[in-house]
Amino acid sequence: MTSVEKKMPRINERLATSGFRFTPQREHVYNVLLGERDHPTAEQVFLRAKKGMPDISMATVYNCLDALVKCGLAKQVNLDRGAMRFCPNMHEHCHFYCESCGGVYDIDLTRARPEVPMPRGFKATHWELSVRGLCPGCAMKRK
Amino acid sequence: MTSVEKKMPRINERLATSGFRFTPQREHVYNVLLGERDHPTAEQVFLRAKKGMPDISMATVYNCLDALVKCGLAKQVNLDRGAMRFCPNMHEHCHFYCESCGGVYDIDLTRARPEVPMPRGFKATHWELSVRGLCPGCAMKRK
DNA sequence: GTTGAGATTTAGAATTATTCTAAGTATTGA
DNA sequence: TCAATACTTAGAATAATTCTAAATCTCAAC
Repeated sequence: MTSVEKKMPRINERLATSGFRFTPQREHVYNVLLGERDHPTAEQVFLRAKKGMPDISMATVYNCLDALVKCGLAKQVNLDRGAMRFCPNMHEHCHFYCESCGGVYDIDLTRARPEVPMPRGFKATHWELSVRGLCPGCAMKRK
Repeated sequence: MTSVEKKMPRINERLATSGFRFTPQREHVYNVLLGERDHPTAEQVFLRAKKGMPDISMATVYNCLDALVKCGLAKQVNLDRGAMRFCPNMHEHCHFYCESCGGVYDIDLTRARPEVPMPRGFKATHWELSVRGLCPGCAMKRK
């Protein structure tokens, strides 16, 4: 069993349980997401995906990302005005957006779950916390 | 002094301190925002603004909203994939997004400020919490 | 009050991000 | 094997926002 096959059952089954097929394109797009965890846009995923699969199309990248999000293997992240970004980290975490370089970083939420009392009648299903500021690199330069 | 003039010093000075001029269009767009606090998109603001100022253009609405955001009189809110929304509530609060009707509601953050320890080197300047789920109206219907 | 510099408004063009469409291809189950 | 359906592809269409250039306005200096 190769290293690729070892992790495949996860994506394979995940897709199947949401009614999606497991295709080479979806596998490839997922690997691209896992490969560089910098919260790329669909455009960036497309450019990276073309390296290993030159004939893949933009429409397919959107389709694959959509399938990955719907079956719980990736999250959509939108922090700035620009394009949607994608994140394969499904652990509980929040995002740090650097206002200087535009970079997005995962911040672990080990304990601190934001506890906000909801007004009467609201049924909250999930929370999303984002933090803005300067990343270590940019904070250093500003000093 | 009319009721309009009474609140004007605020927007007037706010614009000025950020280097913007106080114009009839900016005043009008601000009043549109204050008039219906449902987090409208630029498009919706445009449609509402045209009622009292038929010749205002979309470009001006974008310009006004941008000025209001930059001088601290409004916030940009982006929760769904669609267009940016605008919010004139500058008190500390978070947003509730109803996944059924798409409505956005302000939720007061009286005490609960999300406390998240930042990793070494990150300089956080501000936080943004959003909650998703069902608003009272939609939760009722689902029962 | 003129005048000139710079800000603002306007309509429309351009750009960007995303979704849709239609045709071809692949996969699945009967 | 065959039909139904899912998937991929290129390109068109749409939606949201930004840009451009010309006209207008405002302010301050003269």
